[in-house]
Amino acid sequence: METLSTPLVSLPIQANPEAPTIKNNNRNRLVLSLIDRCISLKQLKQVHAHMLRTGLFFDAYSASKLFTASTLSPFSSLEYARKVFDEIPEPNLYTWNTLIRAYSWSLEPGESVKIFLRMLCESPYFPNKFTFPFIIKAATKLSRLGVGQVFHGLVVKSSFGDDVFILNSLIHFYASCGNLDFAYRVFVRIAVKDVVSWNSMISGFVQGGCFDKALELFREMEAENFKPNAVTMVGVLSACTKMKDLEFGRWIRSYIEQNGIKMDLTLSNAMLDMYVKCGSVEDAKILFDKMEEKDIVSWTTMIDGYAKLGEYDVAKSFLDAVPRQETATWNALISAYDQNGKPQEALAIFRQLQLSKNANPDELTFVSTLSSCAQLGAMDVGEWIHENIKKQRMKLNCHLTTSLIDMYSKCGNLEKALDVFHSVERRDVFVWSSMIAGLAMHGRGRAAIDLFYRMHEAKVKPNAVTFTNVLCACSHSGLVEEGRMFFNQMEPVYGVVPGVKHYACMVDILGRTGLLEEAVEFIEKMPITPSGSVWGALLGACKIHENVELAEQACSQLLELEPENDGALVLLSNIYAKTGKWDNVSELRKRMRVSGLQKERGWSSMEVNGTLHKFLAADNSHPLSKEIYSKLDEIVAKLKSSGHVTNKSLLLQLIDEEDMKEQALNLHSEKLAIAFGLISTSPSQPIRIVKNLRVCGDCHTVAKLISKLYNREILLRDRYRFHHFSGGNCSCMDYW
DNA sequence: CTAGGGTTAG
Repeated sequence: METLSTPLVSLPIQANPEAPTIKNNNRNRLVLSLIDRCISLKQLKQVHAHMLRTGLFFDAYSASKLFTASTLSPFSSLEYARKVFDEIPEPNLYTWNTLIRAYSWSLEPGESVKIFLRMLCESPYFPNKFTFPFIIKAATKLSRLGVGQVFHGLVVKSSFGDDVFILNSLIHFYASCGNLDFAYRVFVRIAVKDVVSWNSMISGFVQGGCFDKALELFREMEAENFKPNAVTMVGVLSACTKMKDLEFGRWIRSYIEQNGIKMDLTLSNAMLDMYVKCGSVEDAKILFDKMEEKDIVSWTTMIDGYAKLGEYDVAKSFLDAVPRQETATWNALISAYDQNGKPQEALAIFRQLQLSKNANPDELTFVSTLSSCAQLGAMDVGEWIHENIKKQRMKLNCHLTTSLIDMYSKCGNLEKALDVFHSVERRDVFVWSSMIAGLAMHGRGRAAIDLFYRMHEAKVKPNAVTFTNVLCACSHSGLVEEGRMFFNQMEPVYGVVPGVKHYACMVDILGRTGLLEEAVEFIEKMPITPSGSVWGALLGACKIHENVELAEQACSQLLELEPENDGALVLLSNIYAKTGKWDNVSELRKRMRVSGLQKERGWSSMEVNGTLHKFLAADNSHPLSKEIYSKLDEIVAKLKSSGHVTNKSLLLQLIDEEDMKEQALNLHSEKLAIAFGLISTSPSQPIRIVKNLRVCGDCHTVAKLISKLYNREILLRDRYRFHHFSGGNCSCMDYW
């Protein structure tokens, strides 16, 4: 092949009138044909330079050909394309369109719109039928309803109102902005619909969650004798997937066969996904084995399918078998572990990914692994991931920001969470909400509320999650009035209909302060059926305020909804113990023993230099067990001499945090962890502990005293919130 | 020489 490094013969800039025209000139044709054969930006630039030298670049057709190549070739950059464009003296309409298209595909679709406006101002051209699909695509990517509507108006005014290509892009635009109504209006007004019109509308309905409407349209399409194609079937299948209707999915399979629709790769993948999501990995496996062509999506779908079933070995074997391991396949396994409560396994896979040479972690990997760190309270690992993100110069999008804030908050480092929050430019509703949640779990209710107002000032609309977090903040800080106010304002002021979680929060807020009657009234007035969590909140309040009668009612309501909820009976028996009703306690215990009810075992964990140490109650499996217990003895002695008396009534309770047989309060897992923390970390470091259940009263008191006696900050995360112990006090102000 | 619709992971 010709190489471009050998200089081509230069041409005179102005050909004389008798000479062949630029286009017909053989040498010029050769130069233009070289454009398509460039395999690197360097080569393209050489052709560009040559064309400038010979003057060929100043021929509109030739320049646009070079320009098109610069926008389309995989090695090129938009930056370069833009420079080429700016050199073209008088770009023609084709060239303008090409630039608009290039940006509509890019990460900055907004540029498309800007260039379109520039074209209107600077060029003598009007948009043609090709221009509109490009700018509508840009509006779609921007998800800006208003922008698209302006274009729609222009379409009508420029009398392109019956161009099916343009109208189809408008259907897609309106549907992806969530405005199915407008999309449908465009659809019905198309005089001569083609298959793309139907497909756009069907998949629009599916994406908008209107599965029935999508299927109805599919039937209508059939009734009008329109032949569906593979894309139609992908839409119908994805509706079926969302409805989890395996029978219907199987019907679609036979429909496809009967109608001779070709199962292309995407359709096969959609079918795989349908089988997996509708609960038949078996069918998926059969199809997968039959597929001649497979891509990353096929493999990922299978990995995800097995991992979600808990068949991690099979999932792992699929991961190992992927011909070209890409990040997405790893992510499928990592996120499956993370979401199924196996954060340590997720991090183990992450470590393997880092060692593998075939793939690099991406944004999604980080989101999943940060969530695992948050679950575990593994801050060293989390920080290390944060460093990795920085090293890769990865830009923090809102998703990643949210994950980082969540990780730092749940690992007890609220300051770092705030640092991340303040450092980013873009904050969507999830970023704000996660920061509010972080402040809430650390007992900084006022700050959480302040942040809510700042979010409002920033014109970010709160959603249901935001309100759950705000109400949580009120609950953790005992802000009854504020809680009531937010709850009452939710719907009328912010347009968020209270869900069952919000009701549960309110019951918690009222109940905790002792407003038990009001809480009961509140439950009775609920317009939706109270869930277990609502009764659970009431039961918890009954424990604090020692209301046996109400506790019994709440407990039976709770067990009716959630018969397997062991915590309810444990809580009730503790209320009996606290109020001295020992007969009831033993009766309950018997009942629990008979039904084989076992409570979750309590554990506490602590991370030291990236390694997680986990303790059960009375645990002596740790290598440093001896040292830990002698430290514990020292602590007990110190506490005694400082006047601390173990609350005997607590000893007799069936402590909900620990196993029945291990009632010895001094052997609670959090105490072991604290003792371990004292001997394994430097005095300047806070001791960070994560506990799976709620901290018990005695441990809470002891932790406060230790923080004073040893002058140590202790950060304990329990099931509900954080406790910052320092100088003999706790951030929860004993309100938890 | 340019155009519209589709599958996975949070």
